[in-house]
This record gives sequence, structure tokens and C-alpha cells, in this order.
Amino acid sequence: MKLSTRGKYGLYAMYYLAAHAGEGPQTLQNISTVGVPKQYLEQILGNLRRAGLVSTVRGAQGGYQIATDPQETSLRDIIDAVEGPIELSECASSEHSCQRSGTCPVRWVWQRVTDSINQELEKIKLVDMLNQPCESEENL
Amino acid sequence: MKLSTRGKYGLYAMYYLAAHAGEGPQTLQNISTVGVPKQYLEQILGNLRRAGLVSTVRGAQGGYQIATDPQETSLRDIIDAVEGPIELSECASSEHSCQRSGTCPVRWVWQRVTDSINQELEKIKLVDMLNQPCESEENL
DNA sequence: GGAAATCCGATTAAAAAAGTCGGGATTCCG
DNA sequence: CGGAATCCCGACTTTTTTAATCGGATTTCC
Repeated sequence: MKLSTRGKYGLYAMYYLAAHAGEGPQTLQNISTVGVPKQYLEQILGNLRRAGLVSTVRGAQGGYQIATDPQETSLRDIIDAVEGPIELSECASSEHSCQRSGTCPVRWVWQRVTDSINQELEKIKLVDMLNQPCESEENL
Repeated sequence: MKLSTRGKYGLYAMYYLAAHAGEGPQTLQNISTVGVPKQYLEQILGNLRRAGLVSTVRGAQGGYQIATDPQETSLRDIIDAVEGPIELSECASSEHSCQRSGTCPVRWVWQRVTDSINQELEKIKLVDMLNQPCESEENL
């Protein structure tokens, strides 16, 4: 059970943008650090933009800016935006992939776990990350 | 974010074995139903056996039996056995995959979510599945 | 001894994730 | 105006992971 790197990169990006709010648009160049491929990050920022979490300014001197209040933005907003909603397995989400849906105990249990993960993700806000001790700016 | 089918099949199998406890060894044939490939299930039952959750009897008239108390067996035991412990991403689990470990806020948040998922999985016991309404035996 | 089972490493096939490419569009600035 | 900076975006390739299969070895019952 793994979250993909998309989620991780998405968090990095949002964290960076929140930390640099009010400093004007941040370029892809700025946001990406060692180990984060720029062009891949670009895709992910596209997801975040389409979800309304970041706004962009195109053209020279352009870049990305956070578009929401870090106090109100939960991890779930971010994860859902970059990875899509979590689905523990097909039978738990789409109604028709399994004949047994409705009465299947596995399905029931899956649903319970999914709900619980979502609730936990909603509890954690972007601002909570900002408040974490962090040695230096380099730790984006 | 998806749980693999291994987890699902593992749950099916444990559910089946719990429901047929005391009826002697259940063969792979018995346990697998439509849509669950026998040879794949065999691998998964191997994981469960090595984790001590099922016991086996080899040879003719042999099969699999549940080896634990469904009241004490949590989903986490099962999932960990068949999929390995959950790791949301490398940086959150192995110490040395990232220079920033220790101070990275992303790492912190990842750890929080992982802990919370594990706690939830521990709360749900196999017996809770057995107590779920279930239309018929066929719904293993 | 033969049939019914589990056991197990190796291999293949399919799917998903990660990363790359190339060009298009927009905007600033001189 | 023209060039540089920068986001935009669909398509592609590569890599990794997951799922499934295979073939034979071993054990045990009858």
C-alpha cells in the first residue's frame, strides 16, 4: 500500500507556495528542487491549478501562486487533486464491478477504512505543515 | 491510492476460513470462488501461513485452517501479511532515502497519516466482518 | 503406489506510475 | 516589434509494480 510520488510532490509544491505566499509568482524552476523533475512537477501543478488550489500567471515573470487559505486547505484537497480520490479497490467504489456488492462483507470493511483515511486527511491542514519545525528554507 | 487485490483476496480467504472454522481443512478449491485465480490465491495463503494466521495440512484431505481467534485478528494483521506494511512513500519509512529526513514537514505529515491508517486497521477485527449481514454463504 | 493436496521458485503478461519530449500560447521588457 | 521567459498540454517512452501462470517437488491419505 503506497501513495505515489505524485502526492509527495504535490505536497512539496503546496508547501513551497504557501511558504512563499505574497512574494509574487513562483516559477517551476524555483519550486522544483533536487530530485523533483521539473516537467513532471509541471503536470502536477496543472492538477493543482485545475482543482483551484493554485493560480498561475503566464508569460515572462509568470509563475505559480497559492490560491487558497492554508488554514482551510486539507491534505485531502491536495491528494485528491493530484492523485484522484482514494479507492482501496474497485469493489468498494464502483457499484457494478462485483455481483456481491451490497452484501459483501469485504466491501463493507473497505468502505470503513476509506472513510477513515479521508477523515484523517481532512483533519490535517496545510498550515499544520507550515507550523512544523523545519531546519532551513532548503527543506521546502 | 489503491490497495492491491492481494489485500482483497487475503480478506476473502480469512473470512472464508473463519466462517468454516472447525470444519476441518479447507482446500484451495473450496476457498477460491469465481474471479479469484486459484494459483494466485495459493501465493497469498502462503503469506498468511508464514505470518501465522492460517495453518495447513499437507497431502490428500489436507487444506487450510484459520490459526487465530477472529476476535483478536485485525485487518492490519491480514493486510500486513499479504501486502507488507503500508508505506506511503519511501521518505516516510526508510531513514536514508532522503537528505531531509528528520526535519522535512512532508515526512512528518506522511508519518501521521500512516499511523492513523494503521490504527484504524487495528480497530477492525475479523469478527466484525463475520457479524456483518450477508445474504448467503455464496457471498464468502 | 497412486491420487489429492500443499509448497515454491521462476517466468510471463498486463497495468500503472514516473518521467520525457516537442511544440504551442502568453506576456513582459527593452 | 521581437525575443526571452514562462506556463500549457497532449503524446510518448521507460520503468516499476502487480497480477497471473507454469512446472515440478513434496507430503499424506487410502
